Amino acid sequence: MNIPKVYKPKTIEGKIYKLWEKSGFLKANPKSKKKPFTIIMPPPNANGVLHIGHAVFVTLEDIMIRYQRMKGREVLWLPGTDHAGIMTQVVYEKKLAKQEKTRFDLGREEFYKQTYKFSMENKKKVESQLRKLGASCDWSRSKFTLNPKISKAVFYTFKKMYEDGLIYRGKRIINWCPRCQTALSDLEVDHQKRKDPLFYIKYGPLVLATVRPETKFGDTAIAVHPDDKRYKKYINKEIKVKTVLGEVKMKVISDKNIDPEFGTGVVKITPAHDPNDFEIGKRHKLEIRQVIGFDGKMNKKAGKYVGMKILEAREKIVKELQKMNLIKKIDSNYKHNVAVCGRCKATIEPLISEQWFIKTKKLAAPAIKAVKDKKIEFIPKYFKKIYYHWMENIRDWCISRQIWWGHRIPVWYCQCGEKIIAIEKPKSCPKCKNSKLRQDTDTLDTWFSSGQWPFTVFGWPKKTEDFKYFYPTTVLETGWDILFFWVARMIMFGIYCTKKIPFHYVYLHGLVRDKDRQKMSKSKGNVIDPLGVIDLYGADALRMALVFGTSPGRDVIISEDKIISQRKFTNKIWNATRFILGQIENSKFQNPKLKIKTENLTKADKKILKALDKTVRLVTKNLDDFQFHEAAQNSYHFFWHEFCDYYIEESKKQFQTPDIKYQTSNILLYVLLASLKLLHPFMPFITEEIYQKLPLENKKKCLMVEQWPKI
RNA sequence: GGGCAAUUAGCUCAGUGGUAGAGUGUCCGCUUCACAUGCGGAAGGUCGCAGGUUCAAAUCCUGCAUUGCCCACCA
Repeated sequence: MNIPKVYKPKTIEGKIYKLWEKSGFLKANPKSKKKPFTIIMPPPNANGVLHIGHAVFVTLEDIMIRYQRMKGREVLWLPGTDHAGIMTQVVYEKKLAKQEKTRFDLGREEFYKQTYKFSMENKKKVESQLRKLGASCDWSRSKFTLNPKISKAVFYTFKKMYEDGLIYRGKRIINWCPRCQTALSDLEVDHQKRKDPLFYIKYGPLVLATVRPETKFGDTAIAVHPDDKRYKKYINKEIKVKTVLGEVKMKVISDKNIDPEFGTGVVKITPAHDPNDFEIGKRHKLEIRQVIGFDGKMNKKAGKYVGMKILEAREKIVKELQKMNLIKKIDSNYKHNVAVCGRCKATIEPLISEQWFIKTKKLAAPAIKAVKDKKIEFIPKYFKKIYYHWMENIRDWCISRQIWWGHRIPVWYCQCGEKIIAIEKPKSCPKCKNSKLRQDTDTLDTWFSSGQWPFTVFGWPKKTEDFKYFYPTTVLETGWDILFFWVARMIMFGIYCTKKIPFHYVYLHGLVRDKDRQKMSKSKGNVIDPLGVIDLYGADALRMALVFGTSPGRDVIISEDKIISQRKFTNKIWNATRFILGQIENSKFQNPKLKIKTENLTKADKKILKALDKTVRLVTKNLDDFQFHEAAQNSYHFFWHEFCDYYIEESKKQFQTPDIKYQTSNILLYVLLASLKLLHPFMPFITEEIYQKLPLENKKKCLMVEQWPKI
């Protein structure tokens, strides 16, 4: 047999993947009598290429899937892609911008059509890349979050929640991104530490501190703490305030939310432009006066400052106030947190707007209970505490977005004032029979549909065969950074929609970082491209490097060196095989296990068989406990140091004695086969390729469906 | 302000009650017929600090220090 000296993954990986795909073993069978093991893949965004973070989840999930398949479970790993609302819209708009077009040139329908086509093309690309990583998922069930069937299920939920009083429409202060031109949920907002000047401005007889003098035209009261002795005499009185637009009268109110220690203990209340002030305004029934528009510019109410951008207006107003001697002092070292758009980092403008919201408290209660009752387990456990902390303080969720790409809100309005919530467009208004209905222009937050992914993929609300057999799913594996965005929402939706938890285990992995613990980013130039790495060193080396020395929940440290060291391991496996096959070339073996006798074993024979037993136990236990890094190291150590360094070397001596030649070959092959099985979940390509070469009788079509070694 | 976690070999990290581990790096020696993407050997840690529980603590408890992250409406 002529096997090359160096393992070349490139020549075999594509071929092996085709073998798996053609074998039909990737396809799950809901009629199976076996116990199901289901993972729904976190759908990658259908707007770009896979990055190293995707390689992490593919590796971890594929390890579980391949292990359970070999253990005899009916496995389903269901792939899909996400339409990724705002993100994809931004990506496609950038594409249009290159042709000097905007989405408005195309119109809503055409824009949607083109973005859909774009997403479908990307879906294909993403899926071919997942294959390169070795993902043994069921392509026949692949889904897309914006598929019309999925949409119907999403609308069904919307309607049900509306009818149950869990969804409402209201005018609230929301996070507005002036650049993305949409409302955002609280989760989509980041906070940046920033240094801004704090202006001490004279308001009649009082002085107050603010970083946003430009919102002063929206002030509808001045507030102090009720017990603040300095200002007691002003409470509930009106004071005259000189401003850049003339003199106004303003009421001084008291509210216990005012911190007397901050600034002068006096605050201007601008209910239209500050969430805190909005709440105070509600309590005191203050007028809401909006002075900044959705374009992030001053509006008519700002008088001569109309049309100016916020910072420009601020500068001009400050100058004018200084001229009028209304600024007492400026603290230029003031540090505070500023809300920015999680995606584009533009400063968030809190604005009053009519949006759709979900009442979350009622959904959160059973979701908390499910975890407390251990129906859902987190790996690692400490994420439970983080989950509780967030869930117990959950606030209402703004689900409407002012974008075109996504599930359009299934609500129609009639001139008569009737609001119709329906899964499909109604023919006419049930009240006045008017057929001219106008659909809500907003779309749903992408997480509203992702949150229902574990069951919408099975055709829910229909109780399909797949739904009945595969749901609830077994493990949900994803990065901890989307614990609130996604995992928490899936648990809430799952219980609400299906009355069942969506999964039993939540395994969370960390962020991928480089050798110096730096985040990977294009600007830092430290990005590791998984496809480039596969091209150079093979998918097995990449996968092994990603699990080696990485425990659950912790960041994944990866470097080219680490991948190279695992490529060396693939070569080691390859050459050990080369040696073994050379020794047994002329013999035909039965399933080797049957041939191993317990008598007449040499010391080395006994030692390696014992070590193998121990390794099988360890690897199995660690895989059962989600300790993939441990399992990987157990197999690695056994194969390299116990099998290669020790037993293969001993076997060379044993081959000098004719009596034990046959037995020695047999043990070599037996241990090799067992090792391939143990390593297969981690390094599927090379192990499968070697399996295909082994001279075994009763060989299965693929190592992928071989039986896991028995303890 | 509240919370979560980390601190172990030069570096990156495992280990979580019973004589300190891996990968990588360093040093020395090997063109030994599977593999130089290799083989053999060596050096290197009072497991952040201080208490406590225990026959026994890197491991459990308490406090402290340092670092990282998350949540939160301080103008």
